[in-house]
Amino acid sequence: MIHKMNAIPRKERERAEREQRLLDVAYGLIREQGLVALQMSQLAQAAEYAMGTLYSHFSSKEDLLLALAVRSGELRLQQFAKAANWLAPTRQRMMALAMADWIFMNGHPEYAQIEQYAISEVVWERASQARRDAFTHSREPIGEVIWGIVEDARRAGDLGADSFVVKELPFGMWTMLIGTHQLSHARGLLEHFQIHEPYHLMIRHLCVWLNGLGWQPLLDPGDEAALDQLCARLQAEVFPESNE
Amino acid sequence: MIHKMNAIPRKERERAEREQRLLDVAYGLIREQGLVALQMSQLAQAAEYAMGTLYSHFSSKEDLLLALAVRSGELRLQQFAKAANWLAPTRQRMMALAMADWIFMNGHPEYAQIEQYAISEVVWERASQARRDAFTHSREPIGEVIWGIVEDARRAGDLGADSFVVKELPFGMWTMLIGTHQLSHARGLLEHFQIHEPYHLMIRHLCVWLNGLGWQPLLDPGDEAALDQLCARLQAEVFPESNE
DNA sequence: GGCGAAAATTGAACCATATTCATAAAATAG
DNA sequence: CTATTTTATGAATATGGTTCAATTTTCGCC
Repeated sequence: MIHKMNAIPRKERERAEREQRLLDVAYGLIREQGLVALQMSQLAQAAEYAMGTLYSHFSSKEDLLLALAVRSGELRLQQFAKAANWLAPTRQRMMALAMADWIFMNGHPEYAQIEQYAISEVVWERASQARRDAFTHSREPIGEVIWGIVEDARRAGDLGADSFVVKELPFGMWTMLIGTHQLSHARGLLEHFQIHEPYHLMIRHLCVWLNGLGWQPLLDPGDEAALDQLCARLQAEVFPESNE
Repeated sequence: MIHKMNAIPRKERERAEREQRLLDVAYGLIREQGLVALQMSQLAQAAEYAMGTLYSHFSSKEDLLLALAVRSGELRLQQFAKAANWLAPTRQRMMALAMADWIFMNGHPEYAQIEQYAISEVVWERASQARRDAFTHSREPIGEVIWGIVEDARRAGDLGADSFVVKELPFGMWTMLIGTHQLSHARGLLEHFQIHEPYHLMIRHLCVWLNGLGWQPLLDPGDEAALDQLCARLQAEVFPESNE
């Protein structure tokens, strides 16, 4: 007879596991039929739970979507950490972050879509406060990873210490990534403006931004060959499992 | 008896006017009660038309939202044009564009929200093809305005001609603006990361990006006093009617 | 000015789906 | 083993977008 030394958390743990299972199933449905087609009743059926059980986990459909966005962030963190922990000059690690984003979103376009939708005001405000907090919280480690690179860069002398406080610096990159995701989702829009490879272009603009920060070694964003080569090397070294 | 030389377009014109009126009313409702609370039946009642009439203009609620986003773009164009036509060095005109965006979104936060929501895949794909085309089309003049500045800058020697083709160059700025809007809408998120004035910070990062492009005259993004002064001057000269 | 066909308008009915909650089942404590 | 609390169920409800048969208006024609 096992002592019930952690009897209280067991229930909790099982509940958390079930929540993850529900999210798995939800993600599967979205992957198969698209975000637009996701229905709570269908999810309940697919997961073999009753509606009420679903709603004991998620206060609303929007709450569930934000929960998926939290998970998206957690998964992405793994890729980001690879980039950050890579033994390479700080600037290349920054580039690797952008590549990580690109690769992750390439492999899981549904997550990109969910994340973007989830932080639209309509969804954000309909989710529970707890879930919003969880989302915000889930972004913290991503912040840590990036702030760490910035600090390394300053220590190494790759980056001057004057222009931005550490937490304000990644904002420029963040907006570029988010903006690129969003624009990519409006089918046909970018194509009309002769932009056919938004992520590739984003990488080049990120280069411009890094140059603007004076982040050494500077790189010519017009030299596409060199950039492509760097990207290819990055991908091979840091994300060997992804084969674009 | 007036000749019916333009008898055919009259109907069409009246119909277009009614559509604009409907959008006016819809915008008013959103302004009063928020985007989340917008209901088609309420809109019909407020505009004093029947549901069917509404649906003869808009194929769905999403179609209507995208129509509002089109209008948002048209309104913003006016501000953008002011910035572009301003007699000032090209780099300052670029800054003025960003200021225009900021000021417009400050004065009409609902439009910012609608635009962002409208190009999320969920809304975009539920709108009619015609409306999506209208949206894409409505962005064309904004493109023209910006491309014009880029060309001026190259002619004036403020900007090298090597790194980007004209249509790819504004992408970096576009993603920053869009990304800033989106992040701003997730109430509490940026604050948690110690970012309290996203638009102000965006301006600074835009400065970094412009520096990275080598767009003369370079400006130190760390010199907030100088930047604030420039912004204030811009606002006074280009957008005198806005009093922040 | 009146007539019939075509076009436009109406709004109550319809329908899809998110959410709830009275009931039943299961777990736990005594 | 029984009583009590907790958890799960899914049919019923509520909400709000969409449709379409019936009605009204417009328009060309004599």
